[in-house]
Amino acid sequence: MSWLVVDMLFKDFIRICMRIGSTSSITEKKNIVATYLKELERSEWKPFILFLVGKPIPDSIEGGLGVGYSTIMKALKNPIKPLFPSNPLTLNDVFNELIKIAYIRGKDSSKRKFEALASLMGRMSREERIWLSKIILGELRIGLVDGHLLGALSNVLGLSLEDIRRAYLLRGDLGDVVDVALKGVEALRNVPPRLFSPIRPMLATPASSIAEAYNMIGGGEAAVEVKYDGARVQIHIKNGRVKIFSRRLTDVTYSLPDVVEIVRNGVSVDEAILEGEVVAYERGSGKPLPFQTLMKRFKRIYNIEEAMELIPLKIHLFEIIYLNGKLLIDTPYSDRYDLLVERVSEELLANRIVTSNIREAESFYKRALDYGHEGVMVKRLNSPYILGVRGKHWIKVKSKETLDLVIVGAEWGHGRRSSWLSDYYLAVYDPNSGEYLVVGKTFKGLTDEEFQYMTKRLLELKVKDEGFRIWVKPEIVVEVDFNEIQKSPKYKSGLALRLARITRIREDKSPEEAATLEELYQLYERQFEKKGKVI
DNA sequence: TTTGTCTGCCCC
DNA sequence: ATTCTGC
DNA sequence: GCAGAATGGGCAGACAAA
Repeated sequence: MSWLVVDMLFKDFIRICMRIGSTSSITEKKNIVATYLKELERSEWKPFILFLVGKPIPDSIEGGLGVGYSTIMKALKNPIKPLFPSNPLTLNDVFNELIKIAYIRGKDSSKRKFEALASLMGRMSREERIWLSKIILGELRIGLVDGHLLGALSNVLGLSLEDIRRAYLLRGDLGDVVDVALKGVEALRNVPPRLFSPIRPMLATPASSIAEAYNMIGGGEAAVEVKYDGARVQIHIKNGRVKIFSRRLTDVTYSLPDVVEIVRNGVSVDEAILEGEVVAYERGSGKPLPFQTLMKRFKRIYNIEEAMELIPLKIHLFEIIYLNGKLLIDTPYSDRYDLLVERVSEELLANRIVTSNIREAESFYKRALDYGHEGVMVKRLNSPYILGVRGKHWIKVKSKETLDLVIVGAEWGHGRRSSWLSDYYLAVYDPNSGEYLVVGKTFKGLTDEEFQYMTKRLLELKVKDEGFRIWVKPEIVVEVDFNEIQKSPKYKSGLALRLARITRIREDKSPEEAATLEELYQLYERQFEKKGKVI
């Protein structure tokens, strides 16, 4: 029988991608995937599924592929042709080569990774090279995500979607789920509960005011919780052993021994999965330190002791998802919170109130901002913990600031924005020198129509063309929202805006009326009334 | 040794 | 992370 | 109402190049 089976060729896989990309119906996409899964050897399932969602290798390979945009561009330009013509590449050929590339480490690894990639590309047609690049960059853009693949898997294997979904949410890795699902229903159901394997976190939806947030959750009583400007973490505990995962499920335990210690001392459970926000605080003043200072701690593996001294951390817990063998995702939030409070010492909990009074919620929000925090979360009391989904149970309200800035340059967009200038350099005015100094870039806030208009106007103002980027006469003023001013190692102005987005085009303002460098510096300094100094 | 470039399912 | 758009 | 696309600043680490 097996001599009749032909391994799938990479070029045929590309055809399938194109078919999936050209239909907008999700059902149809799933059907196509299911059809091919049935025809494939089991050994091909993993590459097939991973490639379809734009993953070149399984997440479980630590350190990732180590190939990005630069290396790909170089390899695309300089493919290394094989000495002898070789057979067309199969899906598994490509997958195995990519895994080999991932395991290239140490001295000259950049060069060796490049050579391996260029050799692989040398065996490919132009089309295959392009699609391989898309897979590596995770930019297939055929409208398939992990969730769709789960549906197709369930369909083909005759396993319930619920079982598959549960395993996925608890594993957090599609490749793992394929492996487990292939072992059958028993293996699938036995995946959880398992500690030290992170699960996909529940996400929040933004709102622009407390009133709007209350509206979105349907009114009534809600928890209003401080939203700290830190990094979200998931903490797994079993009999004193602690592991900490980041929001994207990276294991960050090693960098955070102080947080581990805080958890050991402040949490009394045998087994649990908790969630919270890790925040840096200034010693002495107790003010929260800026996010960029926290990041100096986050993925550090050298000089940790020293960094701990300089940048002390705290944890603010707000969730318990698992307790002593029981998953709590279907337990209502208020009950979960009770379980959390019973087991955690008070100073480790995120500050919160429960109220149906919007005035009271607003004043709590204001107080949170006064203490230098980012905002609040408004949470529906009876909501389950919905894994990996941005729903309307958790609403975030964050503070923002606004400035008028001048566009001094722009870059051509990609994909659906490829015919527009879609990424703009924003500058402040310096009356002393007459110069406009860049303080950030943004591609957010304009509608398609506005992009078209802006492209036309910017081209009229062009003073220098660098191909992918143009520089323009400073003339167009835009109103820009942003969350924070950061110290910049990149821009000459020394400052950069965090999360800048355009809110409107100020046709009524001249560039000299835009914000000045001095104003921006004053705003920057003012941030330290509430926050600790950048280290 | 120092400085620069690239990468990261990075963090936000 | 935020925003707009297509389904 | 949701998912997808298009992209921001800055950080540490791993190598490469000067």
